Amino acid sequence: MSRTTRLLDLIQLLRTYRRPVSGNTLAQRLGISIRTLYRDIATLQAQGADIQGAPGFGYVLKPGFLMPPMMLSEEEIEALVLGARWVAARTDDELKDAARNALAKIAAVLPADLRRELETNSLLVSSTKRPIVGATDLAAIREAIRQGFKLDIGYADINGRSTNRRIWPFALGYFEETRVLAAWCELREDFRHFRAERIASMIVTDIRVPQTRQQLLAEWRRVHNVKSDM
Amino acid sequence: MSRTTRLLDLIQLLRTYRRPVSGNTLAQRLGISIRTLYRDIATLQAQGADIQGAPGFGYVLKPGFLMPPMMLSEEEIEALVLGARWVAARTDDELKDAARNALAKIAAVLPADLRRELETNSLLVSSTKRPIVGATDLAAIREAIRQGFKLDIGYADINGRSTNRRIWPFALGYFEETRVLAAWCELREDFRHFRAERIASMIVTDIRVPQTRQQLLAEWRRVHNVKSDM
DNA sequence: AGGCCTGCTGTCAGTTTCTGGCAGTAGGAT
DNA sequence: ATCCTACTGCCAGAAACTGACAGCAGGCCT
Repeated sequence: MSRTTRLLDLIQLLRTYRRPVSGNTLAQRLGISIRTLYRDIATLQAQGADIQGAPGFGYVLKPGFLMPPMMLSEEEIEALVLGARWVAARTDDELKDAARNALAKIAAVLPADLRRELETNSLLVSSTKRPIVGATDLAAIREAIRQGFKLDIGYADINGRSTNRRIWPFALGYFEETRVLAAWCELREDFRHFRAERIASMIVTDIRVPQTRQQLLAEWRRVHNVKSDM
Repeated sequence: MSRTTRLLDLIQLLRTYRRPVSGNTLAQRLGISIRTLYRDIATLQAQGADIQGAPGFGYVLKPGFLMPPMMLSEEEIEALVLGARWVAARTDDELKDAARNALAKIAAVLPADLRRELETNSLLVSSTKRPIVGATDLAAIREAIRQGFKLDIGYADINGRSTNRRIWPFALGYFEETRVLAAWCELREDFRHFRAERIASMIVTDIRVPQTRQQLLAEWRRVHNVKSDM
């Protein structure tokens, strides 16, 4: 096994631990000495991995992923950059920050001529008109989907009447003018789509959705016969 | 100098040559032996670099860039993926392919659990309603901008009258409903914005724009007092 | 304070990988 | 055929890596 492969394996292994893990455990899992493990940790940290460690405590990896060397064409970079610009211009603040950070990281490793191209890129995204989402906290929705928690929402239907719903959210649809939450609705006992601007109130419960997001998504797709891009 | 650094330097060096360059020249530029140069070429090819070489001919690198190891958070990956989905759903075919290829490359290096997350991502982009661009070839526009060639267009104004314009394109704006080309117009001797769906005809000339894209963009921004995201 | 559990760094002998030089093969263009 | 070039295997020497060891240090608990 090459060292490069082993570094990748170490970072993936670290990702599986939710609690601090000792260097000894990691070394045994990888079949290397503790001294080499210390060296590998130092190398990964030098490559930007946010790994915390303290005596008597163990190692914790801040969530992330190490992208190995990858060859991208200039158009692929352009597509990623344009897409990140769109995310930065037209989604919630959390995703906006993530997109900006990703762009900054990419820019930091580009050679000077490509970086200049990036900074003076000819593909611009309009941010003057924002989609209508009301007061809905989209980041909280994304987090609830990711964690698998039910939401309690007050929802105004097309006639303005408000109902309380307990829903199992599993996907967020990005349309030009709005954002649509796809969820299983306990009140209606069926899949429903909720426009963000009509969500009058929302509480993230600590009740777990009984199915995985993937199961809900697959069933919803089967029922709606929709393609993978919605 | 570590080997990793040298591989990066080699690929950047290759990018500066527009014609085939001999292995000997590359080796001398990098201060390594020809034998090591061959090994490095083989390693880069194994990493996905599209480097063509033939006896008596030299090396040519198909345009691209080698991203070095990079640590990305899960949200940064999510932002890039969502953005790439948007590009794939709502831009021209060429960018669409580029976005898809980039996604495929990212997916190929993700560990199984993250790849599954990517494939069942909860953030979906609608592609049911396309922006109105008429018959305009956006990829050709992007290429003309990149290469710095003037365009001859037939343009219908807001009253339906058509005029012929010779323009210096420098940016393409992505709005929800349309695409807007920002260019210097020789007829009006000023900056103008052209909506894609009103471009009745377009010919890419072989006449070079006398200013760089960056100069035009900077001046346009100064005149319009617009921010970097349009 | 001491003990336990842990992370960290330097050193050095042994191991592994890399490099350069050389020899030989091969291809494209003239 | 000649010239210019890419390619691969081999091998001695150089460079990098590994594991074992020693010593230092910190957090927590008794």
